[in-house]
Amino acid sequence: MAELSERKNQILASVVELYIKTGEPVGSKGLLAATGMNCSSATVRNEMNELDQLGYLIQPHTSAGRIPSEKGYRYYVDNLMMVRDIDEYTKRMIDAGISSSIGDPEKLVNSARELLADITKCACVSTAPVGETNLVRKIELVPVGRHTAMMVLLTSNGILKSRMCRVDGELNADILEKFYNLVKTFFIGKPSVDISLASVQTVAASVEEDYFIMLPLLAAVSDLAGSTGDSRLVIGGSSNLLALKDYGDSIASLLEFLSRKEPLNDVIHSYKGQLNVSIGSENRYKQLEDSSVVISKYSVNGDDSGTIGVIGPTRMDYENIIPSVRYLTDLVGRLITSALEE
Amino acid sequence: MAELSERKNQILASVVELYIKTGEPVGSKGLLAATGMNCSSATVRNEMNELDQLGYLIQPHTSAGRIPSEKGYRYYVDNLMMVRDIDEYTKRMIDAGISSSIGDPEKLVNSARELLADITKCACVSTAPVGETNLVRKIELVPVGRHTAMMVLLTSNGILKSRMCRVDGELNADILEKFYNLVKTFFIGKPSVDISLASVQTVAASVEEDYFIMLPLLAAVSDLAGSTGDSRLVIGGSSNLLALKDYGDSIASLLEFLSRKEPLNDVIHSYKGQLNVSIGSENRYKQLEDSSVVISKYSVNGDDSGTIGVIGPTRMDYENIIPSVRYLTDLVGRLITSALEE
DNA sequence: AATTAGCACTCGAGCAATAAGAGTGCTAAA
DNA sequence: TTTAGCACTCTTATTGCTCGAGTGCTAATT
Repeated sequence: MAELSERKNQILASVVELYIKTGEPVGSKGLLAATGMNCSSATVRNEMNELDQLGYLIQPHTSAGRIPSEKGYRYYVDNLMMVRDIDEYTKRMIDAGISSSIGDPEKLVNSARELLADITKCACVSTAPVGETNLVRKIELVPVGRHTAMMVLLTSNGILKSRMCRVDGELNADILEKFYNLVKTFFIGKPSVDISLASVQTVAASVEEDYFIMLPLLAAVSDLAGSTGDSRLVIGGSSNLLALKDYGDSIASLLEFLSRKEPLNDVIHSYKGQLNVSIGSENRYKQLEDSSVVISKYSVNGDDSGTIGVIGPTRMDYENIIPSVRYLTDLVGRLITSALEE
Repeated sequence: MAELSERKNQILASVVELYIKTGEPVGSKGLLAATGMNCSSATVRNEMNELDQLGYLIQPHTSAGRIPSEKGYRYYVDNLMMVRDIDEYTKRMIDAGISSSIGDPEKLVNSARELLADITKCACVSTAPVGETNLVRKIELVPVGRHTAMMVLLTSNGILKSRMCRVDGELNADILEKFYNLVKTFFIGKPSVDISLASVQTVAASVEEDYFIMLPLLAAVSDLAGSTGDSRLVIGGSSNLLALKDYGDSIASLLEFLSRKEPLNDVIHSYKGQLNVSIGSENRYKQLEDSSVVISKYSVNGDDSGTIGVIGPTRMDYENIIPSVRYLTDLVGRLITSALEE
């Protein structure tokens, strides 16, 4: 990224900030009025013209002011933005809002996400904690009727999944005991990702009698184990985006996109690093071409465990949103770690 | 409701149906072309004029056709609409879509709701099964660390709730045993609604030593018991509404409304009867004044247990949506009943 | 060489005038 | 009671117009 002159930096930063604030294209005179720069509007115009040709600014039409291009936002985020700590007021809001959910990881992440949506006025996503090293800690089978039972599976990092299952034969104590023996031998302490439908069938094959009663139970185990891996993605605050005039008609396709889990999951997992800002068409999905995504991971016990992120217009308030996301993921990670500690 | 002449009935029905189909105000000539009625456009105009004065039709402006008023929709739904069985194709879609979720009540309701949203192209709500007679069946406390444990509460009709809790002292076998004794004595078999924070404190008072360890555990019990009562309302398909041109700018406030649980919960519970259609300003909430709500309850073992509903524009396709909702709630009720049966 | 003042130019937003078209209500005849 | 005919109303789309914001260029100034 070529360096720009000091004055160009200042002008670009001002254009970005003014445009983020007002939503109106920024003209030379308006910029001058807002910044009190020590030069004339003509000079600003000349500089803007060059920034234009370098691709940092765009003019929507000849007689309008400038708005930042994606390259402009990128340069701003990487080089110009004040890297500052979170705003004290926002910090207090977060601390207060999150306090009631301490203790339960999933609740904590949910409050954090809702809070972030309120603060940023954007849509926010979160995933509940998962770990690569996610071991099956306990499996319970609670009979509900003669043929049905509620199965509960708990993993080492506190994920709990449950479902009903139904068998054809009778669920008596004998069956239950056999089931618990299998569970103890084959599942407890194993990584939940290893419990696939195929591996479960191998286990079922070792059962001689009661094969047809055991099979649905074991299938349920693999279902639950599998679903502890899926990252339980939740999105909230989508309706915040409706209040913005940045999106025109494209808002419909954006919201439709955000309501589907698979692509969103893909978006979230396509970033490396701790905190990632993805601007406009840097996002792989067409539906996000007018949006920016700020994603950050939180770590439990030092391992990356889940994600919290903001999705909003490219014209989002990076300067405040980025520190908020950073602070929040940090806090969530620490709180979950301490909630789970021995 | 005053009876109308046969011809007025026919004209009103045609206006409603054409308007539902096209979204355009219906004029006398267009109506004639679409229905092949055996009279002239002038006659239709006269009739329409009277329907207008009776309040069944509205003209958006002088030189447009007519659209149904709320009273018109109401009369249509109550008296004119073909009461027919569900469309065979829709029925197949439902049967196929729902089959994979049989066995687990909560999954079942969720698939049903998603399915309904796809079919109706509207927003859909559902509540997971609850019963008035919801007894606590089992409480499990699984230690996770020295100070933390996962608590699981299961009710008689298959609702499972869980949360983490953290205590200040050490969670040893002794404490666990004491806890299970309390649970057995005071909670198992009791209606979950009776377990309030206040009642739990009475229980805690009976503990002499370990009071401060037991209190947070008991508080967690009341929290879980309380949350089995809240009906776990979920809304889906909101983004379907964006594709409709019925809502203008009001779409933003509608979607914001739909994203909040409390008022939606209120809406759902404000209806009596089995199946209820609420048109436009018949809804108590201002945000729903341009919408209709079709709500139906499903019954498990003969008791009303949960709700599935459709929220869409007043110009929704009542004739198909109502039978779909009826069929779906019926099916869901039957499937859950059989999944839970002894 | 950089900056600035001045000015002509461009383009979109907003507004009024106009034309076209759809649909009505009324009147008088069948 | 129904219908044909017609004048009338109102919306929508189009056009032409002005206004103003903002630019880019040129020439003068520092």
